[in-house]
Amino acid sequence: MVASKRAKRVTIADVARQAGASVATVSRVLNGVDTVAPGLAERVRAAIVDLGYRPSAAAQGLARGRSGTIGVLVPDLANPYFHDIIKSVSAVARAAGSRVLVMDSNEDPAAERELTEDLLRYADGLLLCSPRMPRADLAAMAGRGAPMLVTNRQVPGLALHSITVDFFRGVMALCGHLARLGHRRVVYLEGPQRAWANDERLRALSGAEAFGLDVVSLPCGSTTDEGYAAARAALDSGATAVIAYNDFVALGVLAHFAELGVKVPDDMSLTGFDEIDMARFSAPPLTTVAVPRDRLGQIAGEALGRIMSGDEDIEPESVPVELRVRGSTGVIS
Amino acid sequence: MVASKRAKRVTIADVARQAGASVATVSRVLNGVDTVAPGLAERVRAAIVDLGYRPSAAAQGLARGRSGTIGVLVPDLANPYFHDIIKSVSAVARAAGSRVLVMDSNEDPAAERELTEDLLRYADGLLLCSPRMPRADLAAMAGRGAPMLVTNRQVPGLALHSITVDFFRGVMALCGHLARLGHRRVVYLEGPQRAWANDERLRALSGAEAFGLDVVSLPCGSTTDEGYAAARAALDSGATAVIAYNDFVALGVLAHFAELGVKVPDDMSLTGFDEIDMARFSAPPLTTVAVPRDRLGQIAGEALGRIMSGDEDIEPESVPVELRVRGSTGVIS
DNA sequence: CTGGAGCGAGAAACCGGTTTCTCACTGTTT
DNA sequence: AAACAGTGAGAAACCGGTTTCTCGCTCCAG
Repeated sequence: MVASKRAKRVTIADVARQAGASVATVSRVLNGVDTVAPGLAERVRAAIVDLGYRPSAAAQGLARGRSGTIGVLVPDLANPYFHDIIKSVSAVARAAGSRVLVMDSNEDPAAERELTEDLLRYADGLLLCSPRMPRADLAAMAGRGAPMLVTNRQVPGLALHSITVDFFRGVMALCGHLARLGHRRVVYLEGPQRAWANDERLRALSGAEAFGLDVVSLPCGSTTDEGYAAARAALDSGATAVIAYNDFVALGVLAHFAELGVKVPDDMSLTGFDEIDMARFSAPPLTTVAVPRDRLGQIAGEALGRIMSGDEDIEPESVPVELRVRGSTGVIS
Repeated sequence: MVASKRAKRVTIADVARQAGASVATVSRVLNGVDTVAPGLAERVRAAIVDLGYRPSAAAQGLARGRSGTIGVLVPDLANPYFHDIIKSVSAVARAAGSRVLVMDSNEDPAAERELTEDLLRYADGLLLCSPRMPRADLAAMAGRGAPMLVTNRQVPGLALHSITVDFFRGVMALCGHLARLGHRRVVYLEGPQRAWANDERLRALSGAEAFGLDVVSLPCGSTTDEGYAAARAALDSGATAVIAYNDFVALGVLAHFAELGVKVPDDMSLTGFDEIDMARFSAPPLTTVAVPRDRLGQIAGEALGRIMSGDEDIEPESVPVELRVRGSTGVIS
């Protein structure tokens, strides 16, 4: 034939016709209902293969009342922090016969709300990772009654399921570590303004005087570039140790320090947070706080699964972190 | 009320009833058809807001015959190589009123095929990024007749739309650069076995003798860990320069070299590939090849859009790369 | 031999939208 | 004043599945 005709979709009716069965029977075979005679089932299967039939996701979704999709919204896909979470959630979802629809809000709180609304139309359940949207928006979303779980954000007085990381303790551990090394004055390089993770770090640091630490905060960000840019100011602060918002920032600081001839940890101690892969490979390797991201993802995925099956009794969980002491921190010289 | 009854979904019929209109009219208002009297339209809009109505994605997808979703399959979400691609494609898709369904095959060719089949049921179009699946599988997928675009893989004799990166020229540029610096013997740390990107690098390197270079290859991988592990073998190869599969591998090598007291570039030159952010911040910064990933994503997104609207005449494109000379390469001492 | 239980499989209702078809009503033309 | 084109809006068909309902048939007990 000259022009292959615009291949019309193969439907369940086509399969039924070819197999000499009804659509109901084809549906039964497809869904593993065992009340179909072996011979008929075989004919149906043959027809399916023969025609290359694949059920329409939309039609199935409509008929079944659920799409088999769970949505995951992250502020930044480029942040490895979320990769392990996405991978774990995907694994859990896959085991439950669902797939994961990942979206990226680009750190934009407005887009975040919009995407959340959109995802709610597509997905059976929703996982909001580290949402930056204002409390009111979050409240509105939670009020929609859809199965939804939030990670790394707690909103007092709002009934939403959440799984968080114990950033507070992580920062405390860092403070204790630095205090033990004899540091007295430290500088904190702040993360994104709207991030709960940043709020928690600040909250913990506000109690650092208990360790005999004097903490000053500088605005910074969450990327290597921003760390690099903030390094000089950190140096000028007169502190003997830098607590970076995360490992990326720390690596940026480290790079700039190297250029400036500042020796780590002899001249200045430096800590990160999250324990990304690269943290082990810098010179010196970073003292940081390990966040069990895959565990977080797994817990979140399972909790969301329970929420979707109607279990309202999910208790908020806070996963523990672990201090990793490496070469970037030392006694003051 | 004591128990809020399991909130049934608000449907278009509910809106119609409340507004005193027909479902057809509600649909018209929703889709901006302007043949509705202003007063009626206003009542409908009020009812929509009042009831908090959101159209079901499944029903819309079924009725419209398309889901408004495009699928993107990547081998590894944790690889920043794909972030910019995903972001660009998302942007293009969003501008066209679609959303992006991202999936991760975990570098598993079998899962890749399975996920591709699955995505085809959900999405209007499909972008396969750097697929590792065997030629036969790829042929089968292409044969399904769905709008589909492949990046970073060319399969001779197979009719599939593809956008590739000119790895070949990139490697040539590296070879020329190293040759000019006086290197004669270089070692290549190979990437993943099934990756076309690796094949292309090998193909380019097989012509490196034209530059007077003697190239030996060692199996390695694509991660920092694997680079770290391969560093010693690279050292023992007797080469004066290491061409790493990508920047991650190079950073791993660099870290191990630092531990071993091998000076870069004095004792050994080192190159990466891709230009990830971190490449600028290592000590010394990496000589690498910049791949315009966002551009690749943009081109891919637009091409896929054209394919989806029935344009069969997409010519394969190869985006150019650019050599970035930094401190990790130098003349042999 | 007959009434009823059990079971396989088709007909049809249904999921929630979009879109075509049809019609009542308006205003214009001769 | 009658015929007609134009327009707004409802009824109904349709998208492609799942699931309930129903029915005919077989098998077994009474």
